[in-house]
Amino acid sequence: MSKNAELVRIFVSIGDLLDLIGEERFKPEAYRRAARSLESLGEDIQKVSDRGGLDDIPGVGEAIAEKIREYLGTGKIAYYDRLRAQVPPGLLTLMQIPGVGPKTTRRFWIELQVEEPRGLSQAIAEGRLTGMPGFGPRKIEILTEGLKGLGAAPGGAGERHPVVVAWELAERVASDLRRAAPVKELVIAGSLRRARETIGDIDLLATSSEPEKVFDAFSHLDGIREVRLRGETKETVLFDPGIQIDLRVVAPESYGAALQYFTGSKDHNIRLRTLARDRGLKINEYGVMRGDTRIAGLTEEEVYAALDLPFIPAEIRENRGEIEAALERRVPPLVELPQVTCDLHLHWEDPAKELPGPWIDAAHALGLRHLGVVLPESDGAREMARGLRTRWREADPRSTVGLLVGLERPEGTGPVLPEGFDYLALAAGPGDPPPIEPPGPVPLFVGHLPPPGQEPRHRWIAWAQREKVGLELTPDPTAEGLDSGDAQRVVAGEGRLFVTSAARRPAELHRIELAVRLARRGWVPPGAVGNTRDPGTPSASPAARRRPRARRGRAPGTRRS
DNA sequence: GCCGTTTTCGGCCCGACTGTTTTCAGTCG
Repeated sequence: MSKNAELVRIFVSIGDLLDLIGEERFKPEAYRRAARSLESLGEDIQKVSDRGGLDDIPGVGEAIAEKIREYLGTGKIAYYDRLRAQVPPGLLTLMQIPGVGPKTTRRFWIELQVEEPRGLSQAIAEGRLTGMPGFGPRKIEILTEGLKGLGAAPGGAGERHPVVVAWELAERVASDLRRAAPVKELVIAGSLRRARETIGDIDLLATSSEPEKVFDAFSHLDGIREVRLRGETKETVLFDPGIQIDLRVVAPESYGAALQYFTGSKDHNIRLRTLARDRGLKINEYGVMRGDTRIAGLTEEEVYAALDLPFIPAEIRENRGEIEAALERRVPPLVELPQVTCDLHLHWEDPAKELPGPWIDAAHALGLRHLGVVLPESDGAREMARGLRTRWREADPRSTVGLLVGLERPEGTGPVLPEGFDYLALAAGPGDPPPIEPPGPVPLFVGHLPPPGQEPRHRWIAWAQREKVGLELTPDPTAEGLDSGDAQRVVAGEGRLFVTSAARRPAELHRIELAVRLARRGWVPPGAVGNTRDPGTPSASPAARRRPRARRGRAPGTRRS
């Protein structure tokens, strides 16, 4: 586990422990807020500490910064150890039961001397909960069920899913529900709209004048495993394969306020509501209120405008400086899908059999003018590239979508482009980057980066930045490209990146939209994205493409100082 | 414990849902 993740775990634990010993509620919340901040930090906490940046992290003040430094220096936090010594560890497990929070757990501990799950089971069996104020038959039933589910619960709370999995499920469910229910708007909200790299649960927002009918339809969609909760404005269900979806339905006039609220993040909203209150306003999911008068709520733009703020793109709403930037009118323009002209990372599983037609159609639908198929280096790769071009011309005689063929070379072979290919796709690896010069204007990107938090990853990213080699940003987790935090640093260092779908089938080409959202999450402007320009422009002349200059005076494999 | 476009002290977002209650506490997001 990375140091960031370990600190998140510790601060969440400290929050729980403080709740259990009965500390006033704002202190535990402060530790949780700090944990949330670290979770979305996107940079190695050691690096932040080394450059003296801990104080800049929202929710980290003097005391918590000192505890972070203590952890980085010694691997321990004495305060945390002292708290743990005061509280039986089994109580933290009890608090994981759905519907059981700190207050309830504390009552088990103080009133029943129960310190762990087995003790609670026993207390229930002996009837010791019966007659306790607040514990009716239904509550005891829920506790019994919750105790059973305490072990490894697949699909349970806390499990996170890769954003691409959640996004494709959400799109499918949304499209099913649009057909099945009387909804006016139906959109994805929550952390999925913010394009977090991993998703806990999916939030959908609908507007309708007949919420009952919407919930009825939602309850009967394909793929539903269980309806967990249903009220007048929201319903929570568990979908296959174990992803929870929350659907909220509001009246059309509240669409903007509700979308703003349900998109989050929590800390962004708290900042916004605090700002509102300072100005004599109140924000909730139904609108912006001045006294009893609703002054905004139809659109998100209206909500921000009511606070004298420009619109803040969903992907950067993390309370990581976006509100300050908005107050000072310096939120940069972020890259948008229509600006992207090509996708340079397609896998064509079986070029001998598969037809180009569906790829061309998918490219049209997304407004892409070029598609780049990446072939792994092999003896037959050049022949395969030639065959691809011929069949592409036959399928698209008017050349509405251009075909580019890239060659993927394994780590360490260096960016020398053989005849018959348009660009190189260089795979990174556990070792060091190649000590050679990239071939001029030829697009080139690096996938398969070493895992986050490991030093070789930083070396590859630094190398690419220095050499102006484009780095790949894709939602496909198997491609091991940049994440949005990397992207933000790459752009800050004036590096360049490429958004790609890494699609294996035409139906996956739309993942480039998700790649764009991830880039936006990293505050990436259009100018920093290599494939917002057309690669077929004369700047990449055939000569430049075929004859990269090799760097002299250094043998392959030599390290750069 | 954090934080400041009234503040270095005195506040700390806001509402839905549930179970157990005759008006609310706890939990959750």
